[in-house]
Amino acid sequence: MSLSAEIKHLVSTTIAELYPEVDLNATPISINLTKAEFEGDYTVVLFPYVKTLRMKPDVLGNTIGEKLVAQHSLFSKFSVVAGFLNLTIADKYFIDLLQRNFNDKCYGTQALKNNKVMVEYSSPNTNKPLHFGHLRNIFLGAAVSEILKATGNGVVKANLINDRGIHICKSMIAWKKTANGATPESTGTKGDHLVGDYYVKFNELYKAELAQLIAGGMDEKTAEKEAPIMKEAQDMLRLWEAGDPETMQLWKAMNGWVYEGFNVTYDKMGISFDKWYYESETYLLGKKLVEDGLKKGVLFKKENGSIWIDLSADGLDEKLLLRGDGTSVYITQDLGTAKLKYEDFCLSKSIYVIADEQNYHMQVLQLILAKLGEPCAPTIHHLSYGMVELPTGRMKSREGTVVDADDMIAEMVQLALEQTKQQGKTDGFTEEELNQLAEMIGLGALKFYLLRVDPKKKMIFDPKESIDLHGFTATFIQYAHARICSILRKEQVELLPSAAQLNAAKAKTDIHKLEKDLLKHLELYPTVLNNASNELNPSEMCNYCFQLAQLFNGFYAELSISKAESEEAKHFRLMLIVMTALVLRNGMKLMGIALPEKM
RNA sequence: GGUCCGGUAGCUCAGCUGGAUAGAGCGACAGCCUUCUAAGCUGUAGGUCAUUGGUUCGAAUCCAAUCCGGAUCACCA
Repeated sequence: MSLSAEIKHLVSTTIAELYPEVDLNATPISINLTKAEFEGDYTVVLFPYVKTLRMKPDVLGNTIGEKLVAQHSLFSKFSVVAGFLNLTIADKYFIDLLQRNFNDKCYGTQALKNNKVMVEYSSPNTNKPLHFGHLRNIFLGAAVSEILKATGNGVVKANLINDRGIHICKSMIAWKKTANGATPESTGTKGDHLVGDYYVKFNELYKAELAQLIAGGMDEKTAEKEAPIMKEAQDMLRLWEAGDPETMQLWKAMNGWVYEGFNVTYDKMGISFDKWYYESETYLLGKKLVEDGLKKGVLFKKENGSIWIDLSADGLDEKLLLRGDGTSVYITQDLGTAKLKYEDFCLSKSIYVIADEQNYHMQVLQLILAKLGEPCAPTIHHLSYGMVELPTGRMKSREGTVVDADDMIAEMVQLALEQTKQQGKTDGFTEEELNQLAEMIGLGALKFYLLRVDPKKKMIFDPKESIDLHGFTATFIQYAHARICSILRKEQVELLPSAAQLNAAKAKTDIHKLEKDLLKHLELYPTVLNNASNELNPSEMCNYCFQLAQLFNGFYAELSISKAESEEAKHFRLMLIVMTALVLRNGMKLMGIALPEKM
């Protein structure tokens, strides 16, 4: 049980004993961390009970406080200020906490549940390379997966590759027309970038044709439909659906290039998946669901043969599920894929990491599945996140206005390398070690930058301003960790201290305020992890780790460890920083960020 | 127009299951390295928590309305 839960329990019991007339269900105890300017650790708000009991707040507070301190060794003293009962936690609690957990690698993690949660993220199109906006999706999905694992869930990390459709045909057409057989090998270009270049090329050609048609007197709408290159792309899509051998061959080749490129990027970022779905294999799945729905009377057919669902009773519109010619639309595939995922893994929860522009789509998807009576419906959860935009607006691959993911990673690593060299603290490092460190710092900064903000908030990223390595950053946390490791090296502390050291630390009775602040924060880790898991929000963990590093830095500046005032204090502090380093490592690992021992 | 999301310091963001004088980082200014890593620490300046009204002993937090910004509402994906 967490400290605050324990306090809540003890206070509730005490109030119930003293004042049975108080209805604690109607007005539950409210416990907060005591504000820094007052003495104490946790505060009970008394106002809700003052009225019903018709007592003065200070009398009530003193009565409760006296009983608590007399009966429970958890509390060492109390004070009442206005309507607030400030409780001081006995040092022994924190000494025990440290003793129990300082080297527990599983501190805060929860026992394995017997469930399966799928987290689908990344899910790229195969017509262009990954950009900065995709990174937010990828890091979010990966972090949420790790957080769910740490809280005992069986997690399946899934990637649904959008490998078919008009967009890939556009790249294919442009390649056929202009590439002269260029391949990643022949050009020395990373496969995903090569294909992306032809996607941009397609749009250039398309625009030129549009301009010509419009100059010839055609209106814009017609021109968009009549442009020859667009017709070619649509013809190619038909050929693909018919399984035309030549088209399939080119499609496979170009997708293969893209996958090679993606895998390089995923590897670089430390991202992996347990299950890959390909839209080319799933895009026909939803049709049967739609046919069944029609039989059940949940759906209806219009004169032209198209099939719809009426969601107006739910405040939404009529939604098309199957075209008049019997072909699928976007949501048809998603219906089928949702069912497939559910049946593949017996999922208790299916999380979709998808940008908030698709909120409506996801809402409709879930509603339709529910109306069809599909058991997967209640398992679906849309983890919606805000898009990353440039100061000039949205990133658009076809316009070429994107910050490329590979470039961004390379830039951050380069920046980290320069600054590391400038610091001049890595003298004994080999070239290899230096590069590893730069990757840890550069990639860590990037991940943290994208994860530290509440997912639902939109972000604006200015490529002209490089991501900082000071302040609220991964670097700050990495640095605190390196400092701890430096002390531990110097003091030659093994991870498990000797019995003598343990006893020495136990003998310490008085805890300095800075030590206590650190311990109080360490105590919160399991609660924060649990919250981050419930909310699917890694930013809470980012904030927590940053605050912990901040508290450590304050402690470090004020209190010496190797020159502590006594042996007891020294061993106590060594244990304290061992635990701090452990929690920092575990917390940051959830975000895929490693902490160096030296930097 | 309907629905959804956001609006907190110059900038980027915490805080939002109601609690004490609204917190960090960046930027600005002033200090701190013969003592464990200064990628750090300490301090100063900087706020009508978009606006108005309501609920309450108490509102950045809950409710309503308004204003601003964004997303979305295709036989596109």
